Amino acid sequence: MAFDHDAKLFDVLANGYHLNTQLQALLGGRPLDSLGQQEAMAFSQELSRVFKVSMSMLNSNTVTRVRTAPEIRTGNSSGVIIQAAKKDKRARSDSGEVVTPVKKSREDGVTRKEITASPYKDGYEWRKYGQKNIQNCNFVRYYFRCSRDRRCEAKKKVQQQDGSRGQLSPPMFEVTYVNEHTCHVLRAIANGGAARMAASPRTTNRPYRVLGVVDTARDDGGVLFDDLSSSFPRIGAGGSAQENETIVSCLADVIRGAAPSPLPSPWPPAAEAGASDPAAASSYVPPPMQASARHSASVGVADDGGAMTTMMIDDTDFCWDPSPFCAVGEADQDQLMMDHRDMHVDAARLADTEWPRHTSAGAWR
DNA sequence: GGAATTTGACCTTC
DNA sequence: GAAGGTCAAATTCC
Repeated sequence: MAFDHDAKLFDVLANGYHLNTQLQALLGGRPLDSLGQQEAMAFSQELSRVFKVSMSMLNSNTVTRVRTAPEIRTGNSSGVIIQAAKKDKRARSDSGEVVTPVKKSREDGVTRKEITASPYKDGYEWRKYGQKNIQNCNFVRYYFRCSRDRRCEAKKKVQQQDGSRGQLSPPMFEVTYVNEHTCHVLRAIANGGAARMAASPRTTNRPYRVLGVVDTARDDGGVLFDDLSSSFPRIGAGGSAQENETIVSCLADVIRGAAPSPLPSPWPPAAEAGASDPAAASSYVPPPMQASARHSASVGVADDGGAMTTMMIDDTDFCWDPSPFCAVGEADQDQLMMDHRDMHVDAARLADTEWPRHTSAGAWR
């Protein structure tokens, strides 16, 4: 996987080198007329895109994802046992016996570890239920569980890493996710949408997948990248909906050669801003959108000369208005619009999560 | 007043 | 018995 990523990055940079060679040839040949200036500008813009895409690809490698356990659930899940009465303030049965849920193993279910400087940007709502001083660690460990649905078994632990409070580098956190989210399934069932989800399986982690980027202005058909999910692990391999959406949007901007557009999604800047100003985050209103019933769609980006660069996206259920590339399926439109709206509301709520914050005195509390 | 967080006590595992 | 994980009453916040 890493090799594949490096190979694609090399291809992008090689393309940039080739473009620069052509630009040098153009500039070194003859005095530029208006047509030559346009060509030079086109090369320059293409080079900018190469740099931006390369930086994006490098940036996508900053997060390490490690699956620490095979997808095998362990532990007894059969229910409760009745123990001899001890001094315990916890719930008792009608007969007075102490009823204690059977503890599962320490890491029951699937776990996933992630080293990140922003442990709160994962697209889910979490409720803190405990914290613990850990031996040989300078920082306490925080325990969270999914607050979207009480029945959802997803949990996460957040542990700031020792030595990550340097002056120059941001604090790094190890986030351990335990159990998969079931809240979206529960919600779908509650909404009567089980059939729809079965017909179009989609997890909240992966609403769509970038299949590739095609530059139709190129003579060779212009495939710049294919299957970016391998090049951008966070797109295809479990990144949050907000992250994915932002990456797709930024890529569209990169391809268009423009500066990144202001927040199609609240991630990441709004989440950061929301930590200090939750009101601003919660007041964010998504722009109008169109829903698509297709399972694949394209985000088209027109270049100056009318050439078209197209980002191929799989499993895309929606896109932003006024893109003409989304066919609107009326059947699912209402539900999809609700889903999309929920996504933004969720992100805004996420910004309210209480996390250790950096004070002006340079300390964390 | 309800929801979220804090925190000490308790439970399980090693 | 130590350490990590969870519970739930008390407290705080909105």
